Amino acid sequence: MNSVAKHLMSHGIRPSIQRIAIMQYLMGHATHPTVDTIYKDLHDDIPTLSRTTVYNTLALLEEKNAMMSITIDSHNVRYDGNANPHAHFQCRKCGMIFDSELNVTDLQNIKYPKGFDAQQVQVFYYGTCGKCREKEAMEKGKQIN
Amino acid sequence: MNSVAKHLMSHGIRPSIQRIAIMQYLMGHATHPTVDTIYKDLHDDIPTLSRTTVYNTLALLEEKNAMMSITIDSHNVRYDGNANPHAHFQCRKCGMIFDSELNVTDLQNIKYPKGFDAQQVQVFYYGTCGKCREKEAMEKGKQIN
DNA sequence: TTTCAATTTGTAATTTTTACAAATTAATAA
DNA sequence: TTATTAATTTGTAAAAATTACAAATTGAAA
Repeated sequence: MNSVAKHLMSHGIRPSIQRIAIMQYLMGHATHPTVDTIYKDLHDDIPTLSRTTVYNTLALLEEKNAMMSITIDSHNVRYDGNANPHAHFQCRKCGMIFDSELNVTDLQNIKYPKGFDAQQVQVFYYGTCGKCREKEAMEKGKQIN
Repeated sequence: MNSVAKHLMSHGIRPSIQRIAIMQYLMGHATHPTVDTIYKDLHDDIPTLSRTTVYNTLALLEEKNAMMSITIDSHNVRYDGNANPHAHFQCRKCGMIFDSELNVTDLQNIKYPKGFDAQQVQVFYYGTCGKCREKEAMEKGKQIN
């Protein structure tokens, strides 16, 4: 049995063709794809694949902690094959999302609301990425005023 | 001039009736309302208010840093009259969002992607709130098995 | 096999958000 | 003030994302 199927089974998920394909896609693409991207890319290989199956499967994978979803902007939910906690950086210019390690002890000073039992934490940074800043600098350089 | 109008002007926003109403709503409701909630509540007082105006105004307020938006779940963008950085806790059972202080130094150990210039940070915790946990405990108590 | 349960599919509906042009309101200058 | 221009608001319609649901298919168990 392939490693993706094993990963699914270890999370209590029966490894159907579609589920393997979607999980494999997430593990091989650390690009935080949207539902639409996943659907369109996989549809080439599995022409009978349905959008609903992609939605259902992603919901299942997340519920079983085989991956995680991030809603870093208002336009689309993104999916991340890595279910371990890590911070996300999004560039406001190009929209790209970068990963970064997150040491949970970094967050230990935050005060919890009374009685709240936290199961997951997400840290999102918004700003401008290196490439876009370089581009900006270039543009500025060209301007003579 | 009322304090809400002053707040808008201090952020470079001309204080129209609609803008004051929306900003005032956010300042008076720390409930992280959605666009729809804001629209429906204000529509009672300003029957001519348009949904588009709510969207446009919220975008403007955010751009000018008079408040901030949070996309803590995939269903709706939420709005927060407090533009200062603070952590958000969402209960997965009831959906409610709680605020908590966020000391930015708590996050200083996180490694940035090379060249990334961060302008904003969001910290989201997901879990179960005190009330929902109490409810759960009650339900369990009732079960005899 | 046969039966039953799980999974997938496709369509349609719902919800959220954006686009855009017309109407209204406010600001500026003659 | 009045005319002109700019800013803002409105409403409709379109686009995009998500969910609901029933039928069809596939897989597992008896």
